Amino acid sequence: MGNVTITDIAREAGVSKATVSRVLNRSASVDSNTRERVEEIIRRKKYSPSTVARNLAYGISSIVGIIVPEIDNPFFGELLRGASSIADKNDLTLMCFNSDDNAEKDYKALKTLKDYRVRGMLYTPATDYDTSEQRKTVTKLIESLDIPVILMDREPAAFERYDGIFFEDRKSMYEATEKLILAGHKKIGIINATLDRGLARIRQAGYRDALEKYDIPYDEKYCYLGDYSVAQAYRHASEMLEKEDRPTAVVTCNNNISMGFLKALQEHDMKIAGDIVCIGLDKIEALDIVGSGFNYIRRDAIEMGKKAMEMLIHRMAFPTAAVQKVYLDSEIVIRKL
Amino acid sequence: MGNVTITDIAREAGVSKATVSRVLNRSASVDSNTRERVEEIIRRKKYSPSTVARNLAYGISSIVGIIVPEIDNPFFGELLRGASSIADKNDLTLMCFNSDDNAEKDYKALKTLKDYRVRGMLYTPATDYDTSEQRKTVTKLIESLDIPVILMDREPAAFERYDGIFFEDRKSMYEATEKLILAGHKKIGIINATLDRGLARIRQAGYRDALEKYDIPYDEKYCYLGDYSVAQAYRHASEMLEKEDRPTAVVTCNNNISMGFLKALQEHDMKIAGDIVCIGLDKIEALDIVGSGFNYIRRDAIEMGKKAMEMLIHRMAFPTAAVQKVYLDSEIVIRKL
DNA sequence: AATACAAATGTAACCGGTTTCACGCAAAAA
DNA sequence: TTTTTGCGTGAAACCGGTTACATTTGTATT
Repeated sequence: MGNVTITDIAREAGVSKATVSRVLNRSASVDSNTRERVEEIIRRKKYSPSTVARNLAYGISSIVGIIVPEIDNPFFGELLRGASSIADKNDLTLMCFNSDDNAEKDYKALKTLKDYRVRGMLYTPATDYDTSEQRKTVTKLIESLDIPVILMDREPAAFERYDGIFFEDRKSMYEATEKLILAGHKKIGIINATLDRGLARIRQAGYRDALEKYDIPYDEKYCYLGDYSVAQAYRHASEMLEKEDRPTAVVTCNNNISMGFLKALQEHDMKIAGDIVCIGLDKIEALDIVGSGFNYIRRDAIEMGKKAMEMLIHRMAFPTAAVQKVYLDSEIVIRKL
Repeated sequence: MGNVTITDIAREAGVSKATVSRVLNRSASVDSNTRERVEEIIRRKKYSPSTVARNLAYGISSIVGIIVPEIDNPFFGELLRGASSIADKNDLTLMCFNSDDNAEKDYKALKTLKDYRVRGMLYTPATDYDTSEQRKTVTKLIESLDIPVILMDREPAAFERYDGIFFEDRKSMYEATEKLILAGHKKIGIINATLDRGLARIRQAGYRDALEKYDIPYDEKYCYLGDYSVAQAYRHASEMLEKEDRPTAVVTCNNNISMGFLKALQEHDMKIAGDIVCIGLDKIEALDIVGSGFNYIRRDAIEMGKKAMEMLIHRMAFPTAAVQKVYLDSEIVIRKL
């Protein structure tokens, strides 16, 4: 019983496709007898029109793409949830891609979305090509896109001309570091990604700002730069903890890094706050609920997802409006210093 | 510069649409001069064909739908990741929906997917209508779908005729409870969802199986049944902990429930394992990494996502093959008893 | 040189909808 | 009664592709 089409309905009702279409869309007047007859058949045959055909005819799509680098990271899970809730309310449908923070997949996703002629997209670019060759390819593809794009969370220089929504990471990192300084710490470490990534640079800058403000020298030996994985952070943290001259406090630059750090801490039989103080970027829900005393910068990813989708809807409505960059504030949650 | 179409290319190359199509698809022989000329124009204009139009012409879609009840729950995040990785490899594109475990949204998602004439779908039904009126509506819609559906994780009786992949929750709960019994516990509690939900029933049954096996009476006063939220589990756990005659061990039936329990524990100044022993269903990654000593039943959601997508691909290839139900084993991870 | 066959390409129909336009007909206005 | 108006409807074109079929052209066979 292949899918029922508008032609089937028309034939059965003894009218033209056009009339059925009119019934479907209430777009023009239809005699009430005809209308009822057609509606009855539609109901009986459980017909509803193909969105694909419809979009093709209309010339526009109701699909919105979303590309995130790590779909099973709760941060992006929440982002997705926020975006999806607003999409729902606006009859937009989400096409999801997980780039694994990998330029090639990123490119493939972009390409797929382009070829679907999606209405717009929410995009967190993969970081791993921040300075690479691949980047050019992606950039060129995006430029040729002619589709509204809203950047989320990451703000590569090459994408300046797009709307975007970001967190005030520099400020937050400044404040977090400042909190540590004001609590009396002089030797403050940081575990971050390497500085070829935009976000890592921004976060590092915030950290540095605070040190400068309080006349504490920036010391590379307290900086551990790698990637955003638990494993690497764990290695770095272990190394840090085993040093004679180790920091008395540390900031960790994303939730995976925080976890790597905490793991190392635990394996060295050390206690959070007791032996070394930490403020992490992004909450770790379980730890927070369980009352582990883990301090963190609280960034509201659901909010970001919602706002991003709203910005996209706005952009779709006003294609020529001025480029908009939104910066969301975060809150520093101190559980135990 | 609206989108370039095949007609534009054809006109510019001085050939017919058909020829351009042939170049695009290598579907028939084209003179090498013509081919090169066309290809050059395609490159120059950055043209690539509309997937929407293509699918309409082909009569099939390359979209696969996926509906999950809680997109920001890491369990479903991993499910999504697994599914998405297999989809990628097979040139399938994912349309994502978050039902919020709510029948109405569930219905809307199903409807949208139907209207997109998706190729197939992965589906974790919302639980909240397990016995309700809404259920009938959803069931009827699904029946009329005529699209391959693979159930994931939840197995409502009404959907028997679909392929599905599930965890051996009854067995796992049995084993977990058994572990507690063998460790000497007689008073074993359970925090679960109410038994009008299929999964809750299955889990409860596993718990009960173990008690029976070891001749321990099933006692309702040790059973706390509510929903799968942290908040409710927290209330239940608090109540439990404040009772004179409280269990010495407890099984918690999903990750939210585990967190609610752990929160209550912490607020009552009690220690996991020390004061009351617990085995939870599903890992809580942060706790595990941090070495909290939280015991759990490890269900591999990534694996489930992958397998589900593979089953869907299989089903799409062999529409008349026998219905397939796959049950995945889980592993019990004991950190501290 | 005539015939056969393959390669290259165009024409037109089709996928499942929407929409413009024109026409017939009935009711309202002149 | 004639003219105007407008409602209800169908035919046909269109959205952007694919493909069956027909036609033209060039090359190999006899």
